[in-house]
Amino acid sequence: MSSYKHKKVISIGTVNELTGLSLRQIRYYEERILIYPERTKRGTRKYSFSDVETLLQIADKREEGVQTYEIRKDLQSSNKGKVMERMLRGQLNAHFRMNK
Amino acid sequence: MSSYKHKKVISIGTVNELTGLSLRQIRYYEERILIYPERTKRGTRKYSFSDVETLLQIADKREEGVQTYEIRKDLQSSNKGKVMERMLRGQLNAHFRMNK
DNA sequence: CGTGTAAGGAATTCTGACACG
DNA sequence: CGTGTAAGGAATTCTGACACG
Repeated sequence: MSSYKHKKVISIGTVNELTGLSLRQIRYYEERILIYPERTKRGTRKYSFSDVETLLQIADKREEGVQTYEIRKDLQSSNKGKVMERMLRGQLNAHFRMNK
Repeated sequence: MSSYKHKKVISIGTVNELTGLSLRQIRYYEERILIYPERTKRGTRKYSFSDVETLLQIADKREEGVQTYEIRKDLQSSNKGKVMERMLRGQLNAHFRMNK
């Protein structure tokens, strides 16, 4: 759950190299609540590999002309999908434990 | 193989927070060839989660009073172990493929 | 040997704003 | 709406060196 993929350790300049997005764009997508970087005590943003993946998805959508508002909805529903999946898996595990 | 664990994206300040080691120590262990950060075009060091794990091991050894030279040998032999393991696994896979 | 520190320079990141459209 | 840019300040990182032991 709290694996390397989700640890916030990448600075914005590196995210720029990884995604090809400008610093302005990366900050703007945060402003539009599409990503959630953490802040160090000093205030610099830190991103996870998961954030980088999301940014890559955002870049694709933007190229198709999709607006940030729509992209946010898409991201949220795909997240809802993951949560549902996790809940179902939990139910399944409980079921099989009972019949083990 | 080239997963998130081995991608060099963490700057030295973040490694310091993750490991508790001083910048001086982190740089010194590189000088002693215990870790291998990459460099950006500008020259700043970038570390992977794998490097962070190695640094944690180094810190433990150092507390026991082990010298960097000895630690390097330990790290190399444990790496040799991993390589051997990978080779064996390759052999096993080949074997079972033949008898599938 | 391993680590601290002061030194000076170069690149990074931050915010708020103006611009274009 | 989405993105570029110039602006000024603050913190980061780098290297080579002196210090202690």
